Amino acid sequence: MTISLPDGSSRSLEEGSTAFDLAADIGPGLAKASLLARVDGIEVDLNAPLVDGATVELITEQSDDALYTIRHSTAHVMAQAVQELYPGTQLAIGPPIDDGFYYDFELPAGQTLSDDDLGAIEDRMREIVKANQPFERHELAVDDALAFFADHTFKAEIIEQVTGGSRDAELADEVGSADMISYYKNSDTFLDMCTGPHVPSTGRLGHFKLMKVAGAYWRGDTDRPMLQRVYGTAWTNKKALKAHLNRLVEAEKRDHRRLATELNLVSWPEELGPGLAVWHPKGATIRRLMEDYSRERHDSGGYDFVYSPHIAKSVLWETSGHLDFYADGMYPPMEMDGATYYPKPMNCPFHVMIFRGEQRSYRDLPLRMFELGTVYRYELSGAVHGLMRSRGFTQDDSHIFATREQLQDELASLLAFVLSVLRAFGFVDFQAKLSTRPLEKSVGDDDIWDEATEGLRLALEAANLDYVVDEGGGAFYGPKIDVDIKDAIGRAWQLSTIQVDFNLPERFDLEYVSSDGSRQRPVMIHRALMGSIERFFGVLIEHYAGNFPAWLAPIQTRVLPVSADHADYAHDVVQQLKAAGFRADTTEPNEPLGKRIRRSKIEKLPYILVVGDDDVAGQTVGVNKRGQNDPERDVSVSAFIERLRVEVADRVLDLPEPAAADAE
RNA sequence: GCCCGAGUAGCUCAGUUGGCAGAGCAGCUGUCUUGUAAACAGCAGGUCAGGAGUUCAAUUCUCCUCUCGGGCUCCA
Repeated sequence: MTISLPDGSSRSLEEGSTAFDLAADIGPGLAKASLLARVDGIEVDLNAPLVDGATVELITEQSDDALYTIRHSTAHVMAQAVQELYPGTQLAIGPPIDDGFYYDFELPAGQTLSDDDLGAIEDRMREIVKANQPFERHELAVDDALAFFADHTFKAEIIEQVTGGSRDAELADEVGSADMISYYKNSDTFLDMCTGPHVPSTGRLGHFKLMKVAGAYWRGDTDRPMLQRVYGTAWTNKKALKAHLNRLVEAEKRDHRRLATELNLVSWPEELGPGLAVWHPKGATIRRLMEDYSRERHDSGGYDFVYSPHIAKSVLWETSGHLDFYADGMYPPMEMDGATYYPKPMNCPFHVMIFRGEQRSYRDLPLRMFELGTVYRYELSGAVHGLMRSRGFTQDDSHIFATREQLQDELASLLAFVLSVLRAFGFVDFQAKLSTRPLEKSVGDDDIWDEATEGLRLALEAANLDYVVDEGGGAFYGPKIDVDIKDAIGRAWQLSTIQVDFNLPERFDLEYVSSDGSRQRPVMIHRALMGSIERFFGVLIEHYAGNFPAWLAPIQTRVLPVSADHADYAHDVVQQLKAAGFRADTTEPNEPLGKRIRRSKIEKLPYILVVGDDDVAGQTVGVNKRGQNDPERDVSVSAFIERLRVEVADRVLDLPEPAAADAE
């Protein structure tokens, strides 16, 4: 039979040959290095028989394409180790994920795992790897499979679900085709239902580490059993594993909760309750600068600034539909003066009230309202996380009311505006998601959904943004774009969202008078840019690793006199800096200079200026820029002020190099 | 909310097989007057998260509550 290769060449092989035979035919080195094959675009085991005419690509152990399979196979090895150490363990699912893999187990007699157990599991895994057990694929008809897996409660449920028509992607990954059930066996005692493919044998694995134990509900359903989930990471080689572990260490160092404490920005007094923070002067300064910048941009961007109260009567939330659809996320009601009030979980109904407050003409549209609106949401207590997820947070919220004709242009300029503001904070790497009309019930006719969705798509194209389409992922009231940013160490954060809404204008019966005198219904667009000021601040801390650029730094420069003789001059320089509009301070020279330098460096100040005899004589300063070890001496005060002025005006970033990811 | 883990000085952390609670940094007071990442001495700082139980004795063991962390779910 004849097999084609990706480079266009072809090879003749004997009938019944496998991808491994093909690799061996090409060369022994390739045969040794190959882990799996992609046959006509589908990944299969190396020992799967090939058919005549197929195009076969061999995937070797150093290829990133092998990662998914390596992780999947490693998950099997972990399951085997856990079953051997805890006989009677039921296996649920064990997929590969972004950085590694996990497997969900139900241990016998309600046993649970803790991190202390990971070492023993990992040791057992290494023994299995050392034993180099082959992964053997077997297939069964559905009925046979049901009988075969009758004692495997979770596996049997999966078989029933995938053969009962209720397939979804995750389940399909786990068992694949619904007419045949496959399983893999790699010893007399271990097998697991799985579509594969897998690496040829356990000996091909090894660059892994078990990370943590967690609880996870079966099928993510809080009403189903709580399983023990073990997370691990696995890579193609030792260096990649080490690089990943280094990234985690780097991320730990950047943790905004740690830096917020060290830099005295924000704290979470226990007395306030979960997810509630107070902002200290330095954190508040940064926040004010962020907000001021946002206001400036919205002002020049054609937005009208509005304010709204923190609570409103229940009728507002009944009309908006929040009490029907969002009650779980709302704070409990307050009874006052015979009425029921709720803290606001969103700002939109207030902005709708402002729109409805007067008769609107098409000449008023698009009408863009902007508010830094603080909302309260009853997040699960286990879900709050520093500034990233809190129970009270401030949205940089905007609602745009537009005519249907204006919708597409407005969406394009909105997205451009959002990206422009994000870029000012130093984010350059974006990933967008376009969510389209859900299959279930939704409001609005087909035409308007198509127009809005197309408008969002065109906006993404015009912005030249990478995006994925989440078919059916939109809200019932309209399609949306979510924008993820990637921070300095490659983590993704969802920040901005642009959502078209056909529902609220309907519910509140909004209208404007059109040029022909008829009454028309406007379209509403919800837009959050930073999303939540608190979360954005948290992301910035981690993105900058605490090194806020000069335009945001709470103290931009500190002037240190070498000795008491220079204290007056230091004060003089501080006054000059302040007069030029900068945030500067000085310290009394009652400690050695080295110590004062050290303290200031720990505070991650952008500039430390040292002044001594030479500087007093020459009206100069010694400039120590953050991240640089050698001071620049004899810089004139005016030159430094000009330099800082430019750096602030241009919002120069000054990001430190993340610790080299693959450092040995 | 649920599963697992944790809570010791303002911060970072030791420690107690149940027997007077420890360090470094930060703070305060002195001395030192300093040219680039930690001067010296002293002082002060704690209901060992809170409550209950076991015990001659609990920071340590048990239970409950609160808070935090890792997840699940949801989302900004």
